Order: sequence, then C-alpha cells, then structure tokens
Amino acid sequence: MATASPAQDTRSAILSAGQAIMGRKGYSGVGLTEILTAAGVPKGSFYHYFASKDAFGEAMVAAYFEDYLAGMDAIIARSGLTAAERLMLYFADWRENQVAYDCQGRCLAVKLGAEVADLSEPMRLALKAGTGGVVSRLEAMLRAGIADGSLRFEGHTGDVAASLYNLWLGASVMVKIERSHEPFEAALRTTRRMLAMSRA
Amino acid sequence: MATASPAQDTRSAILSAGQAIMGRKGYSGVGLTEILTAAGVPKGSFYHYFASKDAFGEAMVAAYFEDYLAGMDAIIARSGLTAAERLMLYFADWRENQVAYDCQGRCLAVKLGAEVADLSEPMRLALKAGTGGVVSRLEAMLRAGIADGSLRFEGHTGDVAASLYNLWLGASVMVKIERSHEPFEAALRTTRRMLAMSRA
DNA sequence: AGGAATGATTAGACCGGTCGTCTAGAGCGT
DNA sequence: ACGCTCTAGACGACCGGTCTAATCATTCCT
Repeated sequence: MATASPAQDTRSAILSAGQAIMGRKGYSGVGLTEILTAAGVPKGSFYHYFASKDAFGEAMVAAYFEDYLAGMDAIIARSGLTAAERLMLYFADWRENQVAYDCQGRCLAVKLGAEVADLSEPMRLALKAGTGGVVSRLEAMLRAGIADGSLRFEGHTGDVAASLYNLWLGASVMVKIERSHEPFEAALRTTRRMLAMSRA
Repeated sequence: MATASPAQDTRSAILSAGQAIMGRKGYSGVGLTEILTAAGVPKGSFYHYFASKDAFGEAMVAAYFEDYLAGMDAIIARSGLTAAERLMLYFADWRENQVAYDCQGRCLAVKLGAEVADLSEPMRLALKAGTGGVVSRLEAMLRAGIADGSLRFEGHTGDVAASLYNLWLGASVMVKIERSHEPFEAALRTTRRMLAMSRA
C-alpha cells in the first residue's frame, strides 16, 4: 500500500502514453490500439478504466494540466527572483519544450485546442479549466511584477495576461508550421516590450 | 470555354466541401466519403483529381489561402481609409468570421495548423506559404500606417506583424476553447495599445 | 484452513467505417 | 466511329471503438 496500486499504475501508464502520442499526432489521428500497445496494456483493459475514448481524452487533458500547473507553481514559488525573472523563466521553459523534437512540441493545449474544442464538450471544458489556470497564474505574476517594480504595463492585468498567453499559443502553432524557432524569438521581444522590461 | 469547365466545377466542389467540413471537424476526423457525399461527387472521381487525401489537403489549404489573401488585398486596396482603419477592418472581419457558427470558426489556419503541421509535409508547406502571405500583408499595412501617420509602434515591423498574427491566432483557439468572444475583445484592446491607436 | 464468491482485470471477437484501388462504362469532341 | 476525359461504385485490406465472456486475485464464510 506504500506505493500506487497496480490499477493506478496501469491507468496512468495509459494516460501518459496517450499524452506522448496524441501530443505528436493529435486526437482523431490516433487509435486506442496504438496507445495501449505503447503502454503495454492489453486492449480489453481500456474500458475498465475509461468509459470511452472521449472520457479518456478528458482525463488525459486534466492530468496534463495538473502536472503543467504544478510546474508553473514551482516557478512561482522559487525564491530569490523578481517576478519579471520568473516570468522569463516560464516563457523560456515554454520555448524550450516546444522547440524540442524538431519543433513538434508536445503541449496539449497547442496541439489539441483547435482540434478538440469543437469535437467534444468534456474535453473542451478540461481545456478551458487548464488554460484558465495558466492565465490566472500569469496574471498573478504580472501583479507581483508591478508590486516588486520589476515590470510595468498599460491596460487591465487580465487583458495583458490573456494576450500574453494568446501570443505564445499562436507562436507555438507558427513554430510548428514554419518549423523554426523564430516565432518564439519574436514573441519574446514583443513580450519584453509589452512589459517594459530591459533585456533580462 | 468562357466559364470554368465542368471538370473544374467538380474539382472545386470537392475542394469547397472539404474546406467547410474540415474547417469544422479537422483533417484526420473526416473521411473522403463524407466530403464527396456533401459535394455530390461519386467516390471514384476523387482520385482522378487528387492523388491522395494528403494531396487533396494540400490543394485545399492552398485554395483556401488564395481566397483569403484575395480578401485581404481587397481590404488593402480600398480607398478613402487610413491604414489603421483598414487594419481594424481586417481584424473586425476576422472576429466576425471566427465567432460565427457558435464560436466554431472556419479559419483553416486556426483549425488545421497544429494538427496537420506535424502530419504532412506538403500541407505544412501550404500552411507556411499562406500564413507567410498574411503576415507580409500585415507588415505592409503597418508600414502604410507609419507613412500616413495613423499608427505608430516600437520594434521591428516584421516582429510586430508576426506578433499581431500570433496574438489573433492564439485568441482564435481560445475562443474555440472558451466558446466566448471575449478573447477577441482582449486581443482587440491589446492590438490598439500596441499600435498606439485611439479608439478607432 | 479450504473453498466459494466477489470484484478487478484481460482477451479477443465484432461490426462498421477508413483510405485507396480497380474495372467498366458514360459523355464528349473530333 | 474513335479516343480521351471523367464518372461510377463495388471491392479489399485494414483499423476504429465497443462489448461480452472468461480469467485472475482477493476476501470472506464456514
């Protein structure tokens, strides 16, 4: 009982195999068989853990954002940095992860957002909850940056946080399309300009 | 010979049915049969006009951007407007089109970008050419706006054009996810701020 | 302690739909 | 009448998600 039960292991094995493969090939383009084979789990087990592919997708997105937001919180909790530095660290991580694998990054919001939002209501809501969490954390960092004087900007904090996220989301799509990291560099320059930051 | 040949009609019927359906359901999620039924074209004809689903996708994206860029050029060519007004007109159109159909807009760059870029090299290149055309037209509008004094901004024109596009691309994804037009309103405010525009 | 019962997990069959192909034949211009 | 473009839709091989039946581990009762 000390560690996770085998049932949980199987379940999360399916989940993480799904994240890896669907992050690469999308949702509709991937069959359960491929995920289950990769996870080393027999096909019949699937419907013991998930009611349908759709329900699986929902759980996968939720699990993805749980980890993702925990990572953000870790950056936010880091001591000895200004808010501006933490924000730059976050975007540097974003760029790093998304440029990996030959510019075919694995962020599920980027990869699945447009595809799945019109397809499945549960997945859409999971995506909405997750991205909402990201934006509200960005907003908190912006507020902290005003408080500690490390950055400044015009307009509502909520607008700026959302726009920053949208900018990086769009840049991530363009990185895939152009297969070049240049969109991220431009996004970085724009981010700095929007936040009146000196070259951090 | 005055009008398009019937062959061209059939071909473009398949193309436009494909745009409508794949704009809604994505690429992998749609079968040829569905498109051909909608177009009223029998299945056998398909492979006379296109070598494969992949080649069809490439042609579809190319055709989409041809129309799209023609629409942009029409806005650019319109007389009696400042560059800033033309730019606002463009983004207003974007918002309009994307909010239609209950926030499940039909822009193929938004819908297919992330899904297809990692899947098919020909489609990726078609997407790259199309989005490149959009950004370079935005850039031209920005230069015109500087020239006629209707807007001003800091940074390289190319960066600003690309960032504007990324911002709206990301906002379009978020509109799908949130099923609310609010991301566009925020993007509009940010756009105006970036370009030092008064409430046009 | 032995064995039956219970619930978790697996195995693989199942039907329907996928893309892509292929053989005919219809329609048209020459 | 001939040749060529285009249409027609059946077909095959395969893969999709789903479900029912059997197996396994565990627990509880006698």
